[in-house]
Amino acid sequence: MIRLYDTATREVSEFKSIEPGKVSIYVCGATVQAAPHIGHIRSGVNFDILRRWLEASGNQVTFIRNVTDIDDKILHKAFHEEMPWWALAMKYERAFSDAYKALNVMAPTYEPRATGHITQMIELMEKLISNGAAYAPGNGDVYLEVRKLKRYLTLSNQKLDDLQSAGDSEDTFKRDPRDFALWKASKPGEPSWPTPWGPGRPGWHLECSAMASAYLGDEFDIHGGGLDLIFPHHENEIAQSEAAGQKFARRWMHNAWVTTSGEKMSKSLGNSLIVMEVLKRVRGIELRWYLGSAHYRSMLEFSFEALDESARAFRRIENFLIRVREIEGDFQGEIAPEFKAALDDDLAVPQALAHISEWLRAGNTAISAGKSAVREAKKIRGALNILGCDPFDPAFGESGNKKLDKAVDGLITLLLEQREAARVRKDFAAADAIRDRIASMGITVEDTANGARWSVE
RNA sequence: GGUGGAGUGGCCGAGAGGCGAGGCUCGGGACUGCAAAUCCCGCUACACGGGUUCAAAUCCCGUCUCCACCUCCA
Repeated sequence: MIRLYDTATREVSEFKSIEPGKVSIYVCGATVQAAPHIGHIRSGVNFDILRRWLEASGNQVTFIRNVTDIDDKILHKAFHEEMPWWALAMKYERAFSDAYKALNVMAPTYEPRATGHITQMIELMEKLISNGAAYAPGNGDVYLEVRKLKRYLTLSNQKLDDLQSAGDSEDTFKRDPRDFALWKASKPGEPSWPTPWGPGRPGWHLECSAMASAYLGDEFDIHGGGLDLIFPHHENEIAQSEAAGQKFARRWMHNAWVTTSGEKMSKSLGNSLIVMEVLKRVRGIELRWYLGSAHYRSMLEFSFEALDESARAFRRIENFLIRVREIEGDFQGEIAPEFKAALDDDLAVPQALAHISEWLRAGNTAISAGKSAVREAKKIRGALNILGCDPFDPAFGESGNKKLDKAVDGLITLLLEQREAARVRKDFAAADAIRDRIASMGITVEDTANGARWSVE
């Protein structure tokens, strides 16, 4: 039995999908207006682990992650970067795709773009206007009238009257300052689509309601996103979709942030925590291991020291799996009961990591004693597979240049043979000189019971 | 003002009444020609003040500090 937290009830509860054996998930993806930083990709990793676990538990998962490719910020940035808004959106959509791929985040079942679903948005607005939930004041905007809602702000547990007033000056067409825009009339020079209320473009929020119902229907199992989306984005999605007569999401899951010095990451930090920059320091699999290692609902306090430490810890595990494969040949992963118990409990990855440490120690001890470590290796590989960090996963494929790999292996083996010959004749100065030269190339040599082995740092 | 979250050893990071999660660092040891890798031992923490209880990091009352959201946010 899988138990998961639900933001709406603020409790962990048994997860039962609408249709047994099938799970439908909608995760709010990127607004493609800048390159992804590690906070964005943490969200991707967290929900990827959820998806992998649900699939490993026997479910067929339909996973939707949208791309919001039209909004105020995109238009703003496009102006400053001096390119068409659609070129800017594409540029950063690619940046996100590259980051997801580098971290082995599975491609969504469908990845709809907001601009591809204008028709569905217009239909949704027509429904909301005809049933009185929304209004078009005549200037080309369309607003949802929040005072008329049966239910509002239940996810963030706020009262409408307690909200600080937005204080924007363009309230003139709103019946209530807290009404939010479903659709915005386009200003001169802005992109627009024709509607019954005049040319305009989507407001933020509407696209997710339209796309969720287009791909998952009136009701689906899990809606996910970052904590900061709870209000207003998810509240407004609920408002729109429920006002249109849909049941919408059964369960809400939100990942916590990556913080630096205790504070939420912001763009003012500069470029240093852009995913592709961090990947100059550690490999994709190592960054993923780090971002996935804290519980998804806990803040992850980022530091380069912690990242390096985490990467070293991962290499230790990876090294164990490689050694077992060298000794015993290829093997498959398997899900250990302890790992299942941990993941079933609201994706308790930290507990799972504690088990991995135990298996690792037992496995290394077995190797030292000349016994088989394949039992431990299978459990570890099975766990890493769910965490998306299986070092043998082709997604993290090596150079791809097999000829070069073979040549390098041959050369180093030759050097190691010469070193071994020197050691046999007790010429340790010569042996160490060879090891030092190899080390200066970034290659570590280990002497094992089965002879020397080498690895690239 | 409203809503939500956090404070755990040198560091990271779980747990949510009952025998010290786990990792890293550091110190000691085993192994080794020396290393590396690996293993073993050690380092007894829960913001503060009260209270409940046989037993509190965990529950209750109070206090302090920090963070986030309140129409840009993963």
